[in-house]
Amino acid sequence: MSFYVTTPIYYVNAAPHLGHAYTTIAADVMARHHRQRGEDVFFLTGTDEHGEPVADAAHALGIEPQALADRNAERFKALAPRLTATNDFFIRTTDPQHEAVVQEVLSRVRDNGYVYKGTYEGWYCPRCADFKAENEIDEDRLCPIHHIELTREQEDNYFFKLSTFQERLEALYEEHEDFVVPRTRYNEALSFIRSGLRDVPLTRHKLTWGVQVPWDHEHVFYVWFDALLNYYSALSYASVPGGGVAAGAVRGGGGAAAAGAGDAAAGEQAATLTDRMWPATYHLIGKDILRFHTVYWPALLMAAEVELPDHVFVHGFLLMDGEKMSKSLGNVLDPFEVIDRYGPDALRFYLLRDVPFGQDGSVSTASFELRYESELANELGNLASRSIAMVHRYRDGTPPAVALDAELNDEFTGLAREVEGMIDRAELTAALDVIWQRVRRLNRYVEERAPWQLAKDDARAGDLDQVLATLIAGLRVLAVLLHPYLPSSTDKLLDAIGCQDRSLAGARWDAPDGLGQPIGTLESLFPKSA
RNA sequence: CGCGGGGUGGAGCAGUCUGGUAGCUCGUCGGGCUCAUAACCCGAAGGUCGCAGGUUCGAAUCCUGCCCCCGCUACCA
Repeated sequence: MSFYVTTPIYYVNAAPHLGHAYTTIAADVMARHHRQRGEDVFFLTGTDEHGEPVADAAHALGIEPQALADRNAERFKALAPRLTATNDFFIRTTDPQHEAVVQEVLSRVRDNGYVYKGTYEGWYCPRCADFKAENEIDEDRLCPIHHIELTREQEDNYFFKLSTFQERLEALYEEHEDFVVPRTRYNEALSFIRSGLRDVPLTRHKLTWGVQVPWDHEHVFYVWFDALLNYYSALSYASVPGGGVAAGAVRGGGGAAAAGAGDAAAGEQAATLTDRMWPATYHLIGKDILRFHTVYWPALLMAAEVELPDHVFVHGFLLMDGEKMSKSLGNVLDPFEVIDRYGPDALRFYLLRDVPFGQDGSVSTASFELRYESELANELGNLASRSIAMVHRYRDGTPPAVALDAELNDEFTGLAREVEGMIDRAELTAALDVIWQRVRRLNRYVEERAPWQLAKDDARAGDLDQVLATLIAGLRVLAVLLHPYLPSSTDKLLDAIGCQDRSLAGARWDAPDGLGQPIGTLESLFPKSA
């Protein structure tokens, strides 16, 4: 069983911001969860470095585009570790190996008869030396950047026969109703397809900052075709941590030995990453790049005779007080500041908890602080703190190895399974919510049983044993399930209660881990003095 | 008639497909507890479910019309 998740490749024209962090965090949660299941996981992110805006920005700075790309790519590369994201590779579209794959695949598209030479006509800005998209021009036909008049110009370039794929795309959508998720995005994409597809330019003539077209060196590929192919090209040359591409390297223990082929591949370094991972399981994208991923991308793969990805998941925008975040408005929640002050877990939690994954949502420092205090510190942090303290206080640091309170069976036994199903559907907020209901349940359980009362009565020692064991077991289940969301703090918590197993097996309600052995102490997981 | 979403107590949302006492979190007010990061738990107040019609014993939920908000409408990524 393999699981391959991607973020978009981030455009190096601007600096990393909260939106980039959001997608990377979401992809990381999915990747970590699937690793907990013992699956063969690959998590890709990277940078998109070609195209006019980068060239422009570089020239404005008086440097070469590659120099600017090098500089900014480093900043994006540094983002993932700050978020404790565990990407397996970082692709750059200026990697020569990527460029070679782009040339190879798009040549095949041409050989298959889906490329022709045509003329593009549009509004052109002489200062930008490029055409402008219709939706970036207002009525007065001025360049949005230079505010000078645009002229009507033509350019000879190569076109991709997108229109040819109209019916095949409609069939794809009909047969795979979860190709695009959530449903509303599926509807949007399908309705765009049904409205009639036109052929689109595949190359640019007047630009030079891009991947050269192998059959006509005066052209470069239009950035999107170059960019989209990263998901496929990366697998052909990614270096996997631990060296080589040994198929068994990433496999967790306890594999159910389901796939005989997988086992065979593990023996020799037979299977390539592409064999193992393609097609991608999930492409995570923002809604702004919907069309490219839900229409162009599958059509391109069809044209190249490459298998299609399973799902494109479209998340929403993070809004600041209902407005789109923008630097010019100065309403940006800076991910780096949040991490410096509260740590990566707090940011990861907040974004996936407060904004329903798949919808637009507002973020603010006020709501961040509220979530941090009331949920991370008061509910989870304090639950861990009070539970562990009682074990020390009443049982000398060793949670009794006794049967758990049946009262909580229903709410904890099937929880892991429920979470798995939700994460399979990329319902990251919903999964977090069902877990959090159990965090609250445990706090209520403490009140119901009032261990401090039981402790006063020797005759009820057995009841107290059970309550303490139940609390530790509950914490273990929750910590394992929360591990993808809160990797650092759940590590601390699981270490404190003596649980080594981070796999989903550790989320079994009746697992014996953590009981009957001395536990450690735990500093505040989410200190409020921050 | 371009397409796709949305309008539910002060705020943010679920419920609408498969009509049947309007639910959750935050906030407000009151109470309880003392294991704990002054944390936790319980209770209460608060809603013409955008508007107007219709179907039905019964509509947030189905039908019709209207109003308002957001995104998309093809080469910035």
